Amino acid sequence: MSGYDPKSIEAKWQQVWAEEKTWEVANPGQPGFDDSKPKSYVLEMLPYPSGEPHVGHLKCYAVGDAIAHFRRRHGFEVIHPMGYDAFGLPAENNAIKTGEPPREATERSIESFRRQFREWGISIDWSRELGTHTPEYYRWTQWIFLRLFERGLAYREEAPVQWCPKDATVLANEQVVDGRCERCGTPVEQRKLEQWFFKITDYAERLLADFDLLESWPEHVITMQRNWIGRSEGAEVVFRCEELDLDFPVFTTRPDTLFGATFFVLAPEHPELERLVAGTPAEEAVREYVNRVARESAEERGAEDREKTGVPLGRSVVNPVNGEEIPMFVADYVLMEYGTGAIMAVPGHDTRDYEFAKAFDLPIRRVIEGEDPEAARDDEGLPYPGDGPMTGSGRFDGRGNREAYAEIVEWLKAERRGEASVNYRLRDWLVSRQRYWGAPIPVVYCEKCGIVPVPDDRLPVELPEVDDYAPQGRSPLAAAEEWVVTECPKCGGTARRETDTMDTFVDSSWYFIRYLDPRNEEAAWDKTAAVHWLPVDQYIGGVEHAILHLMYARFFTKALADIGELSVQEPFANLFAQGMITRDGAKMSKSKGNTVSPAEYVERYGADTARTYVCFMGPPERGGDWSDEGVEGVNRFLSRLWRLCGEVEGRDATEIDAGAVSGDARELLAKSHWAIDKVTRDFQRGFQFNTAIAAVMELVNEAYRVKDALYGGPEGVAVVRFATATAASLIHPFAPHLAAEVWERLNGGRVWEQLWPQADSTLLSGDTVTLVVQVNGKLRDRIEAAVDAPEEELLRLARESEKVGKHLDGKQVVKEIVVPGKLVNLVVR
RNA sequence: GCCGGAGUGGCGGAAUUGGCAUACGCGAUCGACUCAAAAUCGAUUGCCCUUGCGGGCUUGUGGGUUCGAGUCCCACCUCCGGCACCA
Repeated sequence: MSGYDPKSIEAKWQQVWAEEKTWEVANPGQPGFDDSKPKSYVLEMLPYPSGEPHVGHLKCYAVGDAIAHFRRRHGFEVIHPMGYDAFGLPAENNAIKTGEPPREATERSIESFRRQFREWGISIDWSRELGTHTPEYYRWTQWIFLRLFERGLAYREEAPVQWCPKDATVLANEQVVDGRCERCGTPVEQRKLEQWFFKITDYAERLLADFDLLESWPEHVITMQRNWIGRSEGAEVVFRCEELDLDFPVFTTRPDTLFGATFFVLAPEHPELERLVAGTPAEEAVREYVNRVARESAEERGAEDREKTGVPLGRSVVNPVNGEEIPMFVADYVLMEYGTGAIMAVPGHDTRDYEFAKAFDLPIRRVIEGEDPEAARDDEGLPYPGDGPMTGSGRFDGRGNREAYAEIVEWLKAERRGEASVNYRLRDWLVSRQRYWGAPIPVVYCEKCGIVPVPDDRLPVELPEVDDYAPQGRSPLAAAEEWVVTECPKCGGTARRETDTMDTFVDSSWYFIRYLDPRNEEAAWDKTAAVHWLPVDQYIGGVEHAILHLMYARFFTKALADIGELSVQEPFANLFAQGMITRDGAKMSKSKGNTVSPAEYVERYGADTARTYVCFMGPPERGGDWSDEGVEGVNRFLSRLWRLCGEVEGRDATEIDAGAVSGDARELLAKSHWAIDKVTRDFQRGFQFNTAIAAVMELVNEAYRVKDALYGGPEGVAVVRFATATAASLIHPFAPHLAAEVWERLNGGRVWEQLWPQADSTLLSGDTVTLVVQVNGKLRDRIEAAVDAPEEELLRLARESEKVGKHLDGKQVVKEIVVPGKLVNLVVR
């Protein structure tokens, strides 16, 4: 047996797994379905195929594969599929630049991903592979769109949208980061367009409530989603403009400050603005202001420390609680998208209103007393956002604002001037994209019938071929005139197809269901298969998808459950969010030139080394900095294991009689069982792979320490052999090829078919233990004692110690603490 | 500003229930093997004082609880991530 040669070992086992289709599993009712085993659905987020896989992919699939192997070896029937999120902008931008059709670049990239996943030895059920860009897949994406449309969950509306001038497309709110396009960084503009939306806001409450149904999700991911949904409780209060006979409802979380409202502000996009100022002296100034705001980017408008601007309307509304007339303004710090697009301004108790009042010299009124009674008398300490007794609020004076809150809301309701209300930050999901490389929206526009959904039996609406992928403010699909012009499914007349495509987040919101029945041509999935496999038991992916993808998939699952197509409310019972790998402390990027190519390391050290390294770098949920020396360290460890196998393979060994072994043999045997126990617990304790791998390293180190002595007799050889096979078995989830080879050589058979080893508890602890002796809490000596030695015995041993004695001299022991199995602490004075 | 997470050797990190701080890996130093180098194997490696024996100090800072604190409590500092004119 020669040196560790990962290339030949890995090729050998990859061939076995491919030929024997080792990782394929059958659905209920299909031949080969094993109903004796409990199921486990282990899933990593599907990759977006662009170029080659990077280290982030390696980490994600290495982590997921370790979990899949661990579950299989605990007797689970594990479904572990793979696919490609293949629609999207990069392939299309490449097409615009080079003229290469997006399909070709995408297919080439998929081929590269597929080949590398095989070279990494990831245990994938390839029979379930899918690509979201194939008509066989997006047919059903369109089918789901139609189901949502039927339920009123997909609707079309003219709306101000975020428009990226560079990509010439509309973006979802979620894809706008700091006022810029998430993809290309161009400042985003506002436009008004007819767009398709999904009514995710209908599900806001359930998306919040059903966090309770999840088994284990990282707390910070739940928090991020909760903040994103942004639930606020408050009241809707109606302010009336008598002159024009118009009611203006506002949403406020602070109805207790109603008496402090001294002015009233509308968003620049407010639909009633025109009516309020038409033909008045304010008209021109207001129009100018509104136009100026409209030209500004979201970034400019949302800028920090921005001065408050606005224009008075020359109109007033009446405050319902005290009948006071307060002046109206338009100002860009009020957003049309949130609440009602209008606010009551309470400068005494709201920072933004305060700044506006200062800028426009408006009255500021205190209606809640602060903690400092001195400050309560004048403007000092304002704006005051906290709680306290009410003041200047008529009959509510003196009451705590929190107590009076409900009463005020009740009073408003009785007066029909308002009611309790809940608002969400969450907006409906804008899914229209004026782009080519996506799933066409399955709708036609007929002059007679209006919006007509394409009937199910005419799906898929296939993407036509086009010559020019560059968008010009409309979808490139619009240029395919012979495709656009079609017949109305309802009346048979001439109709035009929708030329927008769907956001790719739609494709990835249901792929985990399609895996369960990927070749079904009659339905999106077989319900029996879905009932059997769902939910995903363990989902693994980057934390960058903590909000969007995960929330969209949750929304789809709930909507599909409501429609009767699914029987689960939550798609992912357990979520593991991996941290990002950096290089030299910085995020990897091609422009920085600090990328790490997994293929290069697989070529040089083998897939087992690359996989084990990314799991060893640190806790997988945290990020880590890539280190070439670290990779070599892991490679050294695997080589040591390999050499151990070679040494022990050719030597005669007996059976192990666990009761009879002693000395070094006993220690190595005990270390083996300690490692089994440690690795098992690290897996169960949130995938602490770095410490699990460290434990196997310790086992191999221990074997090296004692092996030469143990090679003297067949019993000793047997123990080294056992330790080596155990190390192989424990490292198998991370280094499956090497583990398979070592196991086959030493024990015969296949390591992945072995049940996970169980630690022999009698070997986990010896007859004696080492205890620490402290004097005043400081470590002074160690003593050996029988496991079951009584406390008096331990104290006697401690006092007898020479080293301890020095610290007791001339002092009085005032207290003795004995923790059996751990320590003795003598307190002296 | 709000909401999360984290601060431990030269570096990545470990410490499971309040009980041996620094496991494992990297790096470094020394030795064995070698004509030599690489590879490999072995030893040492938190800091300070000490020839040695030994002693003192140490988990971002300052307090506290406790026989005993990296771990619990209070106050603060720094870094990272998310959200942000959301009424």
